[in-house]
Amino acid sequence: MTTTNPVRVRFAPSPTGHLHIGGVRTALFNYLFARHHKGVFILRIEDTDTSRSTDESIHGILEGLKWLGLNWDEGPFRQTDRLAIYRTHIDQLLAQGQAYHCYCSPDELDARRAEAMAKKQTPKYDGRCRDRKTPIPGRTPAVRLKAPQTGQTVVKDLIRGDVVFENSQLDDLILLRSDGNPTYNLCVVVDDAEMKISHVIRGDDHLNNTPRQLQMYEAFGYPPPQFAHVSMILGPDKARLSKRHGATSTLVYREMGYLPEALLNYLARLGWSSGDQEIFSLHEMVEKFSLDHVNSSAAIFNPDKLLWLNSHYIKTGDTTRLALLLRDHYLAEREPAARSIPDDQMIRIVKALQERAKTLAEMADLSMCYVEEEINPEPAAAAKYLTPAIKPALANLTKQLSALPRFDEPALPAAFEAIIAAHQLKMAQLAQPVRVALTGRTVSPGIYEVLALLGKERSLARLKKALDSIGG
RNA sequence: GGUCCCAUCGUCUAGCCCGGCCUAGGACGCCACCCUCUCAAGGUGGAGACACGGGUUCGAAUCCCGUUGGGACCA
Repeated sequence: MTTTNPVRVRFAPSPTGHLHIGGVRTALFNYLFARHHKGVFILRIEDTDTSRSTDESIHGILEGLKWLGLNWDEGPFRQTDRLAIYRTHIDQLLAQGQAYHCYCSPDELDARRAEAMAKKQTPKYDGRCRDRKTPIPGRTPAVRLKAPQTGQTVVKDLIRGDVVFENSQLDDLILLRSDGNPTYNLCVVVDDAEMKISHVIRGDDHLNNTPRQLQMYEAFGYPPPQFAHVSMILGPDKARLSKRHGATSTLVYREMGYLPEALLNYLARLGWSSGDQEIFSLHEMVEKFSLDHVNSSAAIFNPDKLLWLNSHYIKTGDTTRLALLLRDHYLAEREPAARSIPDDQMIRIVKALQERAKTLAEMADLSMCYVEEEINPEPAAAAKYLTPAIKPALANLTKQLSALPRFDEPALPAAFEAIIAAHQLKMAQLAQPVRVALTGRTVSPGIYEVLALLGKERSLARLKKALDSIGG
């Protein structure tokens, strides 16, 4: 890249809903580009659509970005704080004769567009107010850009190459609605120019707006930024990712027990690559990120791969950090008393479970039997394994275990070996009943690990309770 | 409907710009086997793609054209 100007990029979400997965990827690419080039990452809230924008959404966006660690350097700016600036710019164009009042109502325009489409013509504004000299009484006009009608406008896109638009196909864009609100396109151009944005990295859905925006830069006399349009994220049905495809809200992924680094890693690899590498720390992404390797085709969101990445980060994550997250967020929500579990016990639980749980929410489920004082075995598991046939061996084992001076992992196998030898059992025939007695389930970490985790007292209590339940 | 974008295993992708090293590589998922006290994890192996049709060329996944399919935008 031969840019001599400092790199300044922005993420500019509309606060009309939660922070969407697709939005996060756009934010991430901007963030990575900024950090890679030692530039500035700006957050701007595009809230001019006051009927749909909410403060709740803004909070959600900020919280989501913070959770992911996508820290911004300037902002958040809000477009509703900048209305006067847009007004000034519109007035400037009006004064220069590069914009004009249009008295057509939205209804009329809709009707004409429908008619054009029915007649298979380009549904383009017909320019009937373009040279109007006098106002129409009783009507509040909108303001339109007087765009060039001949020639071409070329978007030099960093991802897609040159995209050529015939000016004759582009109509005169509305800058100010008749209700007094500036339009998206106007605000974006004014803000990007005023904020000295060097690279606009945004969704593919804005590619068609870009030539019109370029015309506005021209009209204002601003140098345009460089553009990079990233393709959309699609659902499994290849339609644009939306709520009906399941979770699309970033914060919901946090609730489901995903780690920020997993989500970031997944989203980075969706559309961007660096050879065959799959696992990237945020630091590595910053180091290696380049728009050159951003794919131009749309990508389908694949929850399985995200889940795999999450399990990878759980397996390899720092156990102390995971332990505190697990206890204070996911466990505390289920069982408030969990807050008082000592750190070192939490760390042991994490170590036992981190190769088995793909999310922290799942880990919370799996850890409940080590958190609660007493458990009730699943009926099916108890029926299958806590049988009269195994009772003698189980009773014998309990006796042996209770006699153990030490109750740590190295001390336990000898007791098991003695019992299976004495009762002519296979290890599985003894371990499974013990597992059910201790955890209530047929699935758990290694049996010695479980015993050590529960400690002597709770282990023996659960074994005795199981023994009693068998009867006879 | 117009305009614009896109097209390699089911999915994410490498390769494409600068044709031959591609009998197309990796990852997720799937299947099998190994390991094993259960479940995972881990290990080994397997099935699986250049949308189609023309061209250019000694040679095309790679360049060109068309078709088909998908997507986006049009206060």
